[in-house]
Amino acid sequence: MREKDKIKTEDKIFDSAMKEFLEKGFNGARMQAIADEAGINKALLHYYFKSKEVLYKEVFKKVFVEFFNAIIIKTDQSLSFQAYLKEFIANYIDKLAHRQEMLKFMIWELENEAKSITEYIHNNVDAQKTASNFPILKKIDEAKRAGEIREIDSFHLFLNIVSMCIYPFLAQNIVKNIVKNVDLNNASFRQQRKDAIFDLVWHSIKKEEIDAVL
Amino acid sequence: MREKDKIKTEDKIFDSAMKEFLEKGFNGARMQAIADEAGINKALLHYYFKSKEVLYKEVFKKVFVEFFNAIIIKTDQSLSFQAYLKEFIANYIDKLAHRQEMLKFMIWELENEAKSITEYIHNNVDAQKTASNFPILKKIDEAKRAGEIREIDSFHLFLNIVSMCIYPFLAQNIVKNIVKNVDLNNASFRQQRKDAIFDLVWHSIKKEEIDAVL
DNA sequence: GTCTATACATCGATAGAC
DNA sequence: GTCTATCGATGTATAGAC
Repeated sequence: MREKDKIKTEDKIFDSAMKEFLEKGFNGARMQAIADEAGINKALLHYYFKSKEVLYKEVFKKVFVEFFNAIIIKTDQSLSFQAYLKEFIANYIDKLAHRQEMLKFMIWELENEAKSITEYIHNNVDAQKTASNFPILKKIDEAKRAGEIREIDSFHLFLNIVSMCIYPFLAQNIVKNIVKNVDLNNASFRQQRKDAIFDLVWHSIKKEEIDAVL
Repeated sequence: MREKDKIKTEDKIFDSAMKEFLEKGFNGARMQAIADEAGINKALLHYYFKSKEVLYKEVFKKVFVEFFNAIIIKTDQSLSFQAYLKEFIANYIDKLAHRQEMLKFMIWELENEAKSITEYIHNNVDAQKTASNFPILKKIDEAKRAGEIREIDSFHLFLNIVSMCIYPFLAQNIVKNIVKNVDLNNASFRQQRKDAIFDLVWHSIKKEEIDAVL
C-alpha cells in the first residue's frame, strides 16, 4: 500500500548514475559500475534508459539546472551593487564548493564542446532572453546608470568575474603545482579568493572616491 | 649520404601523433589514425613508442614547453609595470590564439588531474623555485615596493589575471550560449578581452590617482 | 520487470614472419 | 625496421528465458 516507501528501480539507477558520472565523468563512467551500485544488471539499465548517452543527459540536466539556479538566479536583487557583488562572488564560490562534482561535469562538457549545456539552453531558454537569465548583467547596468560604478563594459566585466571565480578551482590540479593549498575544501583559501576578487573588482569600478574628490 | 633529407619514421610518427592528439585529445585520439596519417601500421607505433601513454607524454612535453616558454617567460622585463601588464595580457591571449590546440590539451589535463603537467614540472622545475618561473610575480612585488601599484596580494592578483585571460576561451563553447562572438579567431573579440582585462586590473591597482590627490 | 548469456564493436598491444 | 595477423580486454547493447 505504501508504495512511496519502496524506492523505484528507475530512481535507484538514476541515483547510482549520478554518483558514477559525477565521480568519473562521461568517459570514465562504466555502465557496469552503475548497475552494481544500483544492485541490478546492465540489461536493466538499457531497459529504463535507452543508452549511456541518454542516461548521462538526464543526470546532467538535473544537476545542471540545480546548480545554475543556485548560482545565477538566487542572489538577492535588492542589495546595493557593492553588497550584491560581494554576495554574488561568495555565493558562486560556496556553491561550487558545495557541488564540486560540477567541476567534473564542466570539464567533460568542455571536452565535448558543451553539447549537453548547449542542448539544454537551446531547449529551455528563450534565445532572445539569455542575458536576462543573468541578473547580474542588469544589476551592472543599473549601477552604471545610478552612478554607483564607473562606465565599463557590462558583459566583459561579467565574464571577468565569473572567470576569476571558477578557473582557479577548475584548474586546481594545474595551479597546485605552483601553490599547494588551492582547494575548494580549504575554507581559508576560499575566503582568500572571495576577498581577492571582490577587492580587485570593487577598487576598479566604484565611484565614491572620485565623488569624494570632486 | 644526405640522410637529413629523409624524414625518419620516428619523426613522422611524432608529427602525426601531435596532430591527432591536438585535434582529438587523449581519449579521442586513435593509434590507428596516427598510423594511417604517418603511412605506417600500428605495430610500428609500438615499436618506436611503447604505448599510447608514452607517445602522448612525448608530444605533450614538446608542445607544453614551447607554449609555457612563449607565454610565461618572454614578456619584456624592463618595462614599467603598466606596460608590462598590458603586454603580458596581450601576449597571453595572442599565444593562446596562435596555439589554440593547447586548449584541448589543457582540457584533457584537467580531466586527467593534470598528470602530465604535474609530472613535467616535477621533473624539470626546482620545487623551491616554481614561483620564480613566473616573472610577473616578481614584477608585481617590485611594483608594490616602488609604489607604482597599491598593496595587494601578488599571488591572487596573478591568479586573477590568468583566469580572465584563459577561461573565456577555454569555456568558449559554454559562453557562446550567451554571446555569439566568443572566438579566439575573432581579432575584435580578442582585442576587447585584452582591453577589458587591462582596464579592470589597472584601474584597480594603479596608485597615481591617489598620489595626485595627496 | 528482471535476469543470464552473449553478441558486437573498438582499441591497444604483441607475436612472429620477413 | 616493417609488416600481417591476431590476441585480449573492455564496454555498450540486445536476445530471449523466466
